[in-house]
Amino acid sequence: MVQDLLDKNSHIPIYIQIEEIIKQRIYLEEYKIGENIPSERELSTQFDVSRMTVRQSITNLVNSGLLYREKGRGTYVANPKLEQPLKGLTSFTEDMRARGMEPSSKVLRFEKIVPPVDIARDLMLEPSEEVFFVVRIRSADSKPMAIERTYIPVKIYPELDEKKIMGSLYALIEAKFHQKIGNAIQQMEAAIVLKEDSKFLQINHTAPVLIIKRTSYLSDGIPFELVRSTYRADRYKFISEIKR
Amino acid sequence: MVQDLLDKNSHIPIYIQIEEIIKQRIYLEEYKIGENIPSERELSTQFDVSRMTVRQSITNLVNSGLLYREKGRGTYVANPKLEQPLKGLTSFTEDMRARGMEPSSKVLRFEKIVPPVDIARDLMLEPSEEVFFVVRIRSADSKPMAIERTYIPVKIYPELDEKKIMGSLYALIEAKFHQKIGNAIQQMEAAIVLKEDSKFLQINHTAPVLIIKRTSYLSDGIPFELVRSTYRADRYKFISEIKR
DNA sequence: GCATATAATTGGTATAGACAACTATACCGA
DNA sequence: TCGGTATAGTTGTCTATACCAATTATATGC
Repeated sequence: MVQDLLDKNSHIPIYIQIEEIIKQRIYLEEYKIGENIPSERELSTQFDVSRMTVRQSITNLVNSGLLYREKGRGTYVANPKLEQPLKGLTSFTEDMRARGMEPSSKVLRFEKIVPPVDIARDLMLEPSEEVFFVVRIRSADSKPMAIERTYIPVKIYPELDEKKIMGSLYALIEAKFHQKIGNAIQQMEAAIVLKEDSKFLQINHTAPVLIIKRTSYLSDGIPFELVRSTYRADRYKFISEIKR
Repeated sequence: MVQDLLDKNSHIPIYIQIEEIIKQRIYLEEYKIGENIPSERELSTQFDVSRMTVRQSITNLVNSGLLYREKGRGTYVANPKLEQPLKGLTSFTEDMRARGMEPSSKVLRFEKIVPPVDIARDLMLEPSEEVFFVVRIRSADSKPMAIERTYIPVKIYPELDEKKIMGSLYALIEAKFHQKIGNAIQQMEAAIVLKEDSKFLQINHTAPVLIIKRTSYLSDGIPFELVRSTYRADRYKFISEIKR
């Protein structure tokens, strides 16, 4: 019995504590890559919890790709991926920091407008409803990386101003609605840079760019933000993970 | 009691049957968008199963984004997204059909080679290990859409030949190993087309292209395929979903 | 009429046990 | 040697129950 590792009176659920312990054991190579970890029944006696609780922990680790199960055989430690993609929704700031660069930002425009029809449709707005329109130059290590155009429905966050936009919009939104931020749909395409953008990005006016259009939704499916970013192709690759 | 909807002696697990029924009820607008579905306890008496079984169904539907839960309040039907991205790993064939176009393909090269070092590293191969190297022109509605270069370790599928590659590689692999195919890591970038590719894609030699490099893994984390695709930027957008 | 306490309802966590489906191994008999 | 069978161990599914935590509805008191 090694159940001293668990604090059953903690406010942290037991199944989360067990997840952490298993991750730790994989990291310490107590459980080796390609080999099987102890069976669910054995772990449940080790931790002195029910098998279903252990199952919940393992299910989460399987969903995150760290383990995989084979019926009738056991549960195994998966091979780690070479390059870990960014998980889930991240801001430009987080993205650049994860790449080891120092992000900075400059607001070119901040105003209230009636959006083009295609933007209004994507944000599920009536044609006359207003949005905040923000244009920013995004730099990494003081060199321009992207130009970013953001549309946020005024009705979602009427108090928004040029100062608030500097911080984390996601945190603001999550605090205002008690809902969490759900998911996003992203469109990616290649193009030649627009002439007006080329001078801000400091690239030739025939240079290629990666255009990413992202619509973000609250967990009830209401869209709250549309961002259209134009990245310098010579400085930016987008990395993502696809699950089957 | 409406439990006649369930076949408890079916080989299909009950929680999957319940998932299907709930999806059906959402589609029939018996459960409306934004409104709450019956509580877990009520559903468990409706179907005459335990609450934990209903919970398993609902958990899966929450993970797929169809429902969302709020503690103390209930479980709600989420807003559907405007454009559904392709779920999970898909082949060029599936991708094009989903876009309403008819895919075709032409093999330009099929040979066994020792891969460049960067490819070998991505596929976790020793420097001298061989791979199958396949170059294909991928067309949609008879117009060239992309040029695709695929690397498959010989040791993964030694019997591979030019005929087998025409069908579904994924199905072949899943049959050979009893493992399922796991996930993939994808890199996306914009560039100007290579001169040698421009004539196959029938575009100007200064045209932009979208380059997608994808490494696919078995569920134990072993890579089995690396594909580098060059898409015409004027004909192709990549759409994906990001979960928080 | 309005605040405040209380009860009821909801999803979140956890238990203990049962049987099914599948895999690997050992064993036996032809 | 080959092939079937028994057995033990694994994950997969499902039940019935219990208590906790967050929210909402209701009753109570001023």
